[in-house]
Amino acid sequence: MSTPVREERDYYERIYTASEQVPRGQVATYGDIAAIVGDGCDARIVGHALGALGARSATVPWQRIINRTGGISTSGHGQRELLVEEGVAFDERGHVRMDAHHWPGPSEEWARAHGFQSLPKRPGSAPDPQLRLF
DNA sequence: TGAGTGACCGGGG
DNA sequence: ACCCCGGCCACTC
Repeated sequence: MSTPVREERDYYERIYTASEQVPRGQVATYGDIAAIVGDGCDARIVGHALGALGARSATVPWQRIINRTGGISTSGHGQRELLVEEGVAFDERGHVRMDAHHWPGPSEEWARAHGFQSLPKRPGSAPDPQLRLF
């Protein structure tokens, strides 16, 4: 019998590919990335994968992956500054304004074409049909 | 072996 | 929003 056991490392490349889809100025949670990767991936594996980026941190926008509360889980890497630099707003408590910056996930088309999952719709935050720019 | 820890999450109160 | 708890997986005493 074959062993269906999957090592954490087996998820890494897909985690990096999924993370690369998060646009500048938006953020995703560790759980979001895990759900997009699917196939048993979980949020902690995503954290481990990003922690193991090394030189690839230059091409994977790891700073856009944060925890579910909108908080920064890293320290000493300037993650917050990088996000501020790309226009992400924080509240007084130091959390990202998720209602304004939470990435809705990849398009159905992209996900299907590349073997990833798309995220379920979040009823709470509508894609701002009533957000007026002035 | 078992407890603790980590770039975590969801549910319930 | 908070805290608590269980689940998650790999690693380290």
